[in-house]
Amino acid sequence: MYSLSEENYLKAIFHLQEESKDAVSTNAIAERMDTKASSVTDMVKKLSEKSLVVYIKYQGVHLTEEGRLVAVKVIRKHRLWEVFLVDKLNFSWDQVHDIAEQLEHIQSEKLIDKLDTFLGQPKFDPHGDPIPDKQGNFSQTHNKVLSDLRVTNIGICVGVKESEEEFLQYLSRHDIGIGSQITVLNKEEYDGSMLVEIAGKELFISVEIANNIYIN
Amino acid sequence: MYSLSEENYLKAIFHLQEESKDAVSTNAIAERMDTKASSVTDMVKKLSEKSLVVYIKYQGVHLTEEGRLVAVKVIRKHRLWEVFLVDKLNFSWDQVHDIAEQLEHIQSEKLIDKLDTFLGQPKFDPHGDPIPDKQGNFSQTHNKVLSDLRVTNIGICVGVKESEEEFLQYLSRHDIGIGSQITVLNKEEYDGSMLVEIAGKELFISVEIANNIYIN
DNA sequence: TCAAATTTTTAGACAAGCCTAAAAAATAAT
DNA sequence: ATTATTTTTTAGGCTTGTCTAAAAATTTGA
Repeated sequence: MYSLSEENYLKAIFHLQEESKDAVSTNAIAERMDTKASSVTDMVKKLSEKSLVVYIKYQGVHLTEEGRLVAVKVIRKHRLWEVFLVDKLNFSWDQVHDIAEQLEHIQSEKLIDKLDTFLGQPKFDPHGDPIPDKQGNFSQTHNKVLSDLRVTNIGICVGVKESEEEFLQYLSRHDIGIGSQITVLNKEEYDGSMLVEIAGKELFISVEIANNIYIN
Repeated sequence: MYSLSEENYLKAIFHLQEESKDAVSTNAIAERMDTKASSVTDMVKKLSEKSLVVYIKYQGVHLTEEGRLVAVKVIRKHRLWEVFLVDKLNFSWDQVHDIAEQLEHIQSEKLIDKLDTFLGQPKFDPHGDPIPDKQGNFSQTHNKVLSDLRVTNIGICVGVKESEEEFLQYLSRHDIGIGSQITVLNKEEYDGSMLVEIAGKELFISVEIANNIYIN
């Protein structure tokens, strides 16, 4: 149906669109995909001809309904495969991204349906990101992050905003995972850094980190 | 490591080599891969430069030790994924080939190790083909086919030589699968066709079919 | 054995996807 | 408002893997 490259561009545009609201710039795509701006221009024209994005010269792009659907389907596949890797094959959550990045391009509706059933129709991936349904709808999205908590508040980690390997390994090292209970013992209002208790141990956390941990 | 195309060529050459023993011809590869002979010549030169095949102009190719290993690794992945699709996702054996054809190119040693463990280190895929181990060794290979049986002999289906979808569907329709008990009721020595009993039902089978069913 | 048929290779072209370098447009700064 | 800077696009080129058409080598067969 669509090439590996096309799918990757659509996915990148989808994610950038989520962050920024308005049209996505050529440079932003290039940076995210670790490619050159000129390559992005080429591809964006191609996607535009296929009615997957709306592109106006010098003004960036946004996905069409069709383009959004393609992107969301890839994301659905990615996240289902991540669940498989962690739940069934016992990978840790910081090891699965690169493999899922490959698996997400396997073409077969039936495969994904059956995988979904096999996994028990999960609603979130191992990083806490929501898994869209077949129609491309996201059930819900996280909004509260650790840095929103006040002193003495208690939260449960339900996901992470950032999925970079280093960050995930940092969390693993300090026994932070989905379901972890986090108590705010102290908070420095000046820089937002906080002292928290996790799994019986105290830990000092910077705002950068606290901003990337979703809690309920 | 190696491109999708390279892997497919190596796999094709491996299979052709199994059938024919001596050097594999350009045309044979082209036919098997549904491509043109000129494309094969190009690729074969490339593989030769990478020391994956030995290529002598106008005389065909054969795999080097390294090339064989690459091919066998792809085959191992293909067959393990087929087991996953049938055993875990409940695909029928005639539906898995095209999907496994994609999955076999996923790059990750660790993934295959873990998949192998998850599946219980199977030795045969759903078609009865042997799954090579990590080192590239095949445990054993089938040798007796249904057409070798005499009247009143009883055999157990342990695999199929041909994995074409149509053939597999024919087998499914007549309740022939791995483990099926087959009794030869009558055999026409002239053309090798036979009347057999399978799952309590009588069935007339041509030599072409009987040649493609491995039994023990 | 030598012409005919077949197989294989070469030569040149093309699409996808990427790149560099330079030009054009948009944005920021004085 | 008009430079200066940044962003984006264009132009042209490269690699991979494919193709067609023609040339060369091999095999077949009379």
